[in-house]
Amino acid sequence: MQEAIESREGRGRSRPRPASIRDVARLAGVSHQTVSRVLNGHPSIRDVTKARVLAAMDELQFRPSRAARMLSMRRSETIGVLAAAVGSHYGPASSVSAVEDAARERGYYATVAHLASVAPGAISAAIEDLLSQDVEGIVIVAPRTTVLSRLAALPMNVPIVAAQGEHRGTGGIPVASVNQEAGVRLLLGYLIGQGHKRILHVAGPPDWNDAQSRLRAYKAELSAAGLSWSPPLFGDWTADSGFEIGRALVQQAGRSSRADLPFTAVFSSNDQMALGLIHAFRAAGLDVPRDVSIVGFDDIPESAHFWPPLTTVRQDFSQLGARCVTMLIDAIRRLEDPDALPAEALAAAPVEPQLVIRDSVAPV
Amino acid sequence: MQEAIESREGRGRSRPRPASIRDVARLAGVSHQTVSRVLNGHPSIRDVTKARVLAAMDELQFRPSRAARMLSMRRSETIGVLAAAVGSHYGPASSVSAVEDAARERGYYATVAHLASVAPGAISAAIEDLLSQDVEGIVIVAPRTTVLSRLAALPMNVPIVAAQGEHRGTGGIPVASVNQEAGVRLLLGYLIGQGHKRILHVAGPPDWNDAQSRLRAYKAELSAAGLSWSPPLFGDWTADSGFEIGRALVQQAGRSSRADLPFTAVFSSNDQMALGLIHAFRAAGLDVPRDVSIVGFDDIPESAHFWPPLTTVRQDFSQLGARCVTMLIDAIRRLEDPDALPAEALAAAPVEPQLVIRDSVAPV
DNA sequence: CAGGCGATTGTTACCGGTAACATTCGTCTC
DNA sequence: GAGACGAATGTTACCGGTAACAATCGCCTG
Repeated sequence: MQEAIESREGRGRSRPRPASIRDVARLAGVSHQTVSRVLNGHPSIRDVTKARVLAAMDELQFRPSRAARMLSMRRSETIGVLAAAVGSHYGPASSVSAVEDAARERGYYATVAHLASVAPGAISAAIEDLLSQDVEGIVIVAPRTTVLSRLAALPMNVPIVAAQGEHRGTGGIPVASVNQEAGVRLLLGYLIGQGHKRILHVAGPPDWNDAQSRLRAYKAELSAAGLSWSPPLFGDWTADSGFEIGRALVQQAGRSSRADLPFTAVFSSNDQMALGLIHAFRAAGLDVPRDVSIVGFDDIPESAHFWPPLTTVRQDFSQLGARCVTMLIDAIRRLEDPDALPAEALAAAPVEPQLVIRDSVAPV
Repeated sequence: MQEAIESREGRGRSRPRPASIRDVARLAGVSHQTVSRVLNGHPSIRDVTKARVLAAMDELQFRPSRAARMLSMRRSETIGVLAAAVGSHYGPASSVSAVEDAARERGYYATVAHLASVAPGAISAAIEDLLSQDVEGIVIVAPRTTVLSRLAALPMNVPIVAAQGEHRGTGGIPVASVNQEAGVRLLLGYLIGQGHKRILHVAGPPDWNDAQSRLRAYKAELSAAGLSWSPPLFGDWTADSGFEIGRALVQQAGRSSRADLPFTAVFSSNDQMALGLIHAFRAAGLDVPRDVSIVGFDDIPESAHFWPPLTTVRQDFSQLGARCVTMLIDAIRRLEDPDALPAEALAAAPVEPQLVIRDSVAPV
């Protein structure tokens, strides 16, 4: 026995070839197909047979080869994730993890491609990379209009779903999203309720869908409330950019006294930029919220400990990720069997955000 | 033509089978092996032939099947990443991305398994998941002693490398790391240089390798400087936990005046907890850095905009990730050909961290 | 008791690549 | 001009699973 094993494993040089179902079959005294049946839980297998096969598998430390399964089933059971500039962004990063987890839960593997730039070359390279892994579908995270429109132009024969984007203008790519309008409404409603009338908006980069929705909602809400809105300032989501914008703001207001500021509150498109803004204001001798009120968006785990703790809106990214995966898998199923599911699954209800009131807003 | 394509694609029901190398071969009038050669850049192919094959590939929109390649080469060209509790942790999350990118650069695919808990079951399930994908090696990110020691006990026949852990006590798993001792020395040296003598340490969870190294280095540095150290307080890396600890600290000091505090500075094991500490101190009427100085670790992008901007130490996670991948791939190569590479690659020099001085420390 | 049927198992082919070896052909050498 | 050799290409087998169909067996039905 000892000897047999040693000789099977060879000595040193070449690694032992892992056991295949035929090896198991031989040891169990059945056909390889029977082994395959045991593997897949086929109903018509006698218990004794199954037990023998299982024992053989165990003895040989059998592990099915994914490659072989993929090849013969012509399915990879893998979905791809295209992540744009996830590095320092809390939301997108959370969404990616959520997608990975949700996929695993649904029996799929997930593989992610990071996008360093939005150059057409980089995008198609990333897609190419995913496709070369035979992914059955792709989830786009952190959608920017640039990415989405370029994607729509690419020849693709697998289903695609975007996380957190506009329903319009995505070139027909289905989208799962957190309700941005509702989030903005919550924030602005609160601000207005506290008496604020001149509310500035620091937006995210114009080509990000989220930034666009929030900006649009900002305008719409203020208009609806009979207030006027000022042209937004654009940051790049980082605290650094928020800081720069804040500095420019106080500089251009001249003296750093509350009366000089042409606004009483600023709505930042995410929490990090809000942090930068607060920093800039305070550095200029202004107090938040006494002199300026600030609200953010996302509710990153640190927001509660900003100074002052930030009033913001919470997005449930894991729910978002799960929803994307559901939609994508439905789409994949529909490819196999066109009338398997009602197409209305495409119009998933948006995830609802939640207002988190802390101390960065003062009544006016 | 039109017709031919339509009939090849069928109508509705069954998707067209993607072209294989034999389809390409037929169209180009060569053998499938010749197509394979073109695919792999074999030298002995006439230019005309190659051109014909390429044209055929293009016309059929040929894309090689990864599954088939994996199966026949018996290699997946994939490395796995085991990520523990990456969700809200900046460092681990950055490392994971870095590993993915580095892997891709080196021609490997990467697939990550998230660990929700450190229960033995969860760990082996995650490993099982990776192994079932035929990964050729595994990178462990965010190593905790719990995970590492349990891992060492698991039967595994692929190489493993851990990111950011202790070299000792990892059960022989090779480790790439940022030099934690150096980071702590930088920080503490600076603090001591500013005249601080009573320096408190808020540590990360005791079972995290990083937390352990920093704690150990904290004790060593202070002792070396002839100062005494107090028993550390343990947080869980979150700003929330830093806040709680800070609150307990001021409460137990009684009156909130500088004189009552048994320390003049606190060294937090990461930036988030430092943020929570600052929050707690300020909420108690203490000023940072006038009443207490604080330093963090990591240099997350937001640290520069904390109030006050945080003095901390920067870790280069992308370099760390790249180093892990290099080590892992070397190990994989060594498996194929035992004397391909010198084993000294195992002892990669640690990545050196960098002190970032901002405004959270005042001289005493 | 023949035919039928369901449960259980085996046989053979196939998925789409790569590896190893065979073949063909032109050219160079002696 | 025959043999050698290298370049270019073809043939066949194999990787480790699954699918489709066949075969065997026991028992039920008419």
